[in-house]
Amino acid sequence: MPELPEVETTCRGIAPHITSRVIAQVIVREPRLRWPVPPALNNLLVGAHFLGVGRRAKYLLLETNRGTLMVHLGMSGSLRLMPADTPPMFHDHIDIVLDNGWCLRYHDPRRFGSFHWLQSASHPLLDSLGPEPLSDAFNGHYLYEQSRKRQVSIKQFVMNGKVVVGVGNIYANEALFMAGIHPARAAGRIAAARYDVLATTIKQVLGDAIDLGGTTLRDFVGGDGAPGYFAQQLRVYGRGGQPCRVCGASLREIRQGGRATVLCAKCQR
DNA sequence: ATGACAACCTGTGGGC
DNA sequence: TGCCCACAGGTTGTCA
Repeated sequence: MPELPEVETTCRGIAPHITSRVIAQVIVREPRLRWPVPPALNNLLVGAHFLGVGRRAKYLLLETNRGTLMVHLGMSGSLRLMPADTPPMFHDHIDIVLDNGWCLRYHDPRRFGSFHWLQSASHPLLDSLGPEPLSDAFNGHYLYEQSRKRQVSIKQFVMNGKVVVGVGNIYANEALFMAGIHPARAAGRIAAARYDVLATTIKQVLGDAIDLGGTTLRDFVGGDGAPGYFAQQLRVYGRGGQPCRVCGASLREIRQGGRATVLCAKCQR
């Protein structure tokens, strides 16, 4: 479930602990992730040192003096710091062992995540991505312009990484509820002023979640091992059949593109 | 260009 | 108690 706030939380959690550290060893117990882990990872990384940690969309960018290790957490991945001699658990696929006896351990039961090695700043997976939702480039005007003539539903539109990155299912549901927009409405048939509201609620829901340390759902754990605590304040996600926190009406659950959508038919038009 | 949908994978939980 | 199956999730790739 790592959505953007969880990735950002991981980014911030591990950065102070790995920056300037030298990589002593890379242990790949299971290379079969979303894409195969680069076989040369150990040779590429051993002896390099970390310069810092960045993020683009839901990709973590672990920068070293030799290149960048790009990591996606998929849906069940986590990257945690722990003593390197901690016995590996089931699904602990990769260790990046540091020179101080600690390691970054990648755990991912569903193996939807991925590791990539970047020699330069660009990568095919990054090339066609839309703007960061928390940047100034992402605003109501941008959404309005991008959505003209688009028949796709507004929910699927904002979840499209070519439109804007980092808006996953949970936060799309929340932001649309907060904006009072019906998730099934065609993107091309929403007025500019409503897009101003939507851009604001997307920034708000993501920003709040980052501030709170990420949503805790099932197996997510932050970089320091401290769980987030955002789930308890979700307005609609996972609350189908329960009363709307605003008007009390029963929340409706539908499916869009195979994904669960929860909405209040009274508050969202 | 756009949109629909299958595919990747495993743990969980509901129903029987 | 245990089996079966739907479902969850992000992203890419393929097809219409």
